[in-house]
Amino acid sequence: MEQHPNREDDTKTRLLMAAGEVFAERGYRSATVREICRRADANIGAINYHFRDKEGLYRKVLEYSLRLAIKKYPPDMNLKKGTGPEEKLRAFIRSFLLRMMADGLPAWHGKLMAQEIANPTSLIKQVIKRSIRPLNDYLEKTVCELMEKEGIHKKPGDYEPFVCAMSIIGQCIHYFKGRPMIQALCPEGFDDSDIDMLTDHITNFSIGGIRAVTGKKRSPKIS
Amino acid sequence: MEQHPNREDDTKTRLLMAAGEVFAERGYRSATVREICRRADANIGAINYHFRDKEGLYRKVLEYSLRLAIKKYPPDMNLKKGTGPEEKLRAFIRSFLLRMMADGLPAWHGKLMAQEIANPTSLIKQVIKRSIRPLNDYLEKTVCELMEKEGIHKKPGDYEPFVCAMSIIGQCIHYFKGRPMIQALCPEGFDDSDIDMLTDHITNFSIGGIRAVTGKKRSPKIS
Amino acid sequence: MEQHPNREDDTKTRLLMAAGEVFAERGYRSATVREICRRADANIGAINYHFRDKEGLYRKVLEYSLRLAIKKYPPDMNLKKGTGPEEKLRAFIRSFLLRMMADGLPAWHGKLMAQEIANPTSLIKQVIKRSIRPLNDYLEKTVCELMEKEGIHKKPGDYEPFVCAMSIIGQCIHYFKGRPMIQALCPEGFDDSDIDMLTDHITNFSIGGIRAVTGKKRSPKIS
Amino acid sequence: MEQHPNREDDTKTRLLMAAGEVFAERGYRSATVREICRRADANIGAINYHFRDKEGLYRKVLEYSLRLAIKKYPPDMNLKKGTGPEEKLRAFIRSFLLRMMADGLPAWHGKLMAQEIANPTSLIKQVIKRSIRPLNDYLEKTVCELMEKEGIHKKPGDYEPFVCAMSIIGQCIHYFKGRPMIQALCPEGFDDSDIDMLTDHITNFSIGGIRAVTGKKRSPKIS
DNA sequence: TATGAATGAGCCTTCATTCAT
DNA sequence: AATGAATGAAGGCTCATTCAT
Repeated sequence: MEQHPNREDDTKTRLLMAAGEVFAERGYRSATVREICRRADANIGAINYHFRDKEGLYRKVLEYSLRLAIKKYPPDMNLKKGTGPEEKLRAFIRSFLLRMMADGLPAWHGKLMAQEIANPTSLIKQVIKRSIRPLNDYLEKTVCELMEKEGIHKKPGDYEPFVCAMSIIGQCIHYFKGRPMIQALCPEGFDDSDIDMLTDHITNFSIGGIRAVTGKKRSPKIS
Repeated sequence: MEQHPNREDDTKTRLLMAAGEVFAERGYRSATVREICRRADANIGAINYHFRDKEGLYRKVLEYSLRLAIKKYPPDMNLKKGTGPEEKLRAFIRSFLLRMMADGLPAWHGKLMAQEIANPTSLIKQVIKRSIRPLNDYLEKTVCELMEKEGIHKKPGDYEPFVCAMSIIGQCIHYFKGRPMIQALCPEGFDDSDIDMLTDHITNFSIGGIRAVTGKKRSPKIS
Repeated sequence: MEQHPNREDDTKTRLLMAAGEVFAERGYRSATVREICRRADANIGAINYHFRDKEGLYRKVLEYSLRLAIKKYPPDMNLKKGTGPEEKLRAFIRSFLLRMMADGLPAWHGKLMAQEIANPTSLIKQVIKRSIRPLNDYLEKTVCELMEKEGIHKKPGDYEPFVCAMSIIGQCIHYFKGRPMIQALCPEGFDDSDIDMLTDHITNFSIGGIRAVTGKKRSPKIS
Repeated sequence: MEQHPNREDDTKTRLLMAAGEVFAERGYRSATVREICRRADANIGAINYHFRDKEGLYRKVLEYSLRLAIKKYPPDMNLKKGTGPEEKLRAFIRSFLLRMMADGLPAWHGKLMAQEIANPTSLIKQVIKRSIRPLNDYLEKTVCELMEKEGIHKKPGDYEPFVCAMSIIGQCIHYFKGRPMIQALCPEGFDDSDIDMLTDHITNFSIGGIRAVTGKKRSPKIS
């Protein structure tokens, strides 16, 4: 297997990579197998041979993506034990943004997720189960830790941590999916490739948001 | 009713309404002219006759939508002068969510915007100019007013108000576009049709976020 | 509707006729929509427009065929009341052969049935219900009348009339489906277009067969 | 078993057997080389290697089938000399039905013939020459012997024995090819796997038919 | 003004075949 | 001798668009 590294599975791998690109750019429906084959410099029949059909190819792309993305951008960014929840949140957001915006190779992991979220296919359930739910669980846990510091006891699955997690994820996704809009609104002053600034902003904004939500709950009489 | 009612306008209007529905549900690409004609109970050739082609129809739908949406859901929800920025923000968020989630007729204004943001067409620039930028400007202004209360002077177009506005809009859109994902993650406990709860959450979260961002900027050490 | 007879439904009718021909020659699977469109001098998209898809076209062809065939070649060949069962059998066989072998227009009624019997599609049940079963019922009834004359009381559905009917139908179909074989076996001496001779033979052979089967049943001791 | 068994022949033979099965089940056109290779557990390229192409494989399958079938199901079923024509006919019919319906291995000889008869390929002539004509000649001879007993002198190739043979073969084939139709017409009461009952029926029916045809010719009035 | 039949490019898929190894 | 990846023609189907009436 390993004897001829970039030779034996060449076409299959090229198809996988090209498909990842195209699916990430256009979504499952709008992507065409012809475009994928063109980019992979492969014959149109190769998809049938290696992956049975378009859906089989997409399935493999997702699997590959799910497996690699977690490895490359783990939600905790390989933080050491004992790190505070603020840093964990920052690491999570940075990881989430990197997954979606990275332009390195393969760069389409997060874009695929975002496409699935915006226009779900029949594989959305698997994507949720294997990628989104674990991420969300981790995020909710971190949110709970932040709430804990405010003196509020919540556990993942409760209403407050859930909606806070959604608010955080919503911000991250918006900076990816809304890129054309954002750049049109602010053509000169905003460089969405500056992941660090974005990470800072979303982190600060969200920590403040969590505190506010918690505060409201904790002591409605004071305010 | 009479022998010759305003028949011409009738078909044209019916096409416009049906197209709005379908484009809002499926997006420009996935929408088919046949489906639109079927819902409008109109001839397939009518699109060519009245609107030249699919894009022409879409253009008119957007124009109609842009004109009406501002009237029906003004960003300030017709607040009286002198209302505080918190209430203005709440009204804006509520208005934004209603635009996207309303099921009344015509209910597709906000959905169309969301579709354009998620999958932009060549008309995105016009949409931004005529609908999104005014909304965004209003939102940034409100954010600035909130910052003002924290003792920070910012004006619309500055970095901080801009990213805060994006964070707010991102949350709102996510609750619409991510609906399938949200319901998969939390099948029983979350009812996204409860606009009021959602408005409360996003408002509180965002006010907290704005304050945090402001505080960080003002005096990262003292606070 | 009737104002412009061979104009309004021209393409649709031409498609129907061409499809009838091709389906009759090649069977459902082997027939191609492109060949049908070529013969009908119609565009490839016309099938989608008029009949939705290949199956829809086939369905209409079968319906048309079933409706017309019975009218043109009624099983009893419009015999007058009181005709003896021998003549009814002869008329039935002649009608069956004509349905399959007629070269006039439209000539493919019986060929379609034979194709369905040899290579059934998902519509076989409808074909059986609307065409084959009524024919078979009539044939069994006639067989019973012939048995009655031999002093044996049987009713349609009993084993003996059923297998006799199958033997009769089997002969008829064989002279159609086996035509290439028959002509190869007997290239000079057999003209399968001579329906009359064939009718005579199958009728006589089958009447003798029915008598033999009846006789066997009636008095096994004598023989 | 050994290190290098007759491996070459093995794959070739397995391909031959698998092809026989698939061609018998589906016919030449509908059979796919992939299905054949799958069943033979052979490489897709093996067909090209051993048989040049699909037609070459089919040719070899037919040859093999023709050679074996006569040996396994001789038309006279290995009757001893001097057996009467009735028993010879019964043996022939039983042999013919077994060839088509047998499920043992290799069970596809007769099915292949029936497929060729129903949907002839370019090899039909060879099939007729080497398999069908000998069978038909034997059958016609037997028919002549039966006619002889009625006092009529006919020889194979004459019109009457020929059409009688066709009537007999037509019945047999119909019970194979028409199986779906027959079972649809008589879902509970007919078990076409009961070769003995079927043999009895077709034999009796055909003997009666031959007598009738003979009688008609000899003296239509007296009988 | 309005219709709806007709068009043809383009999509996904299947299949027998080829060829370097 | 045998493999299996790669090819490309052909299949059915969808869709926006056109045009005679």
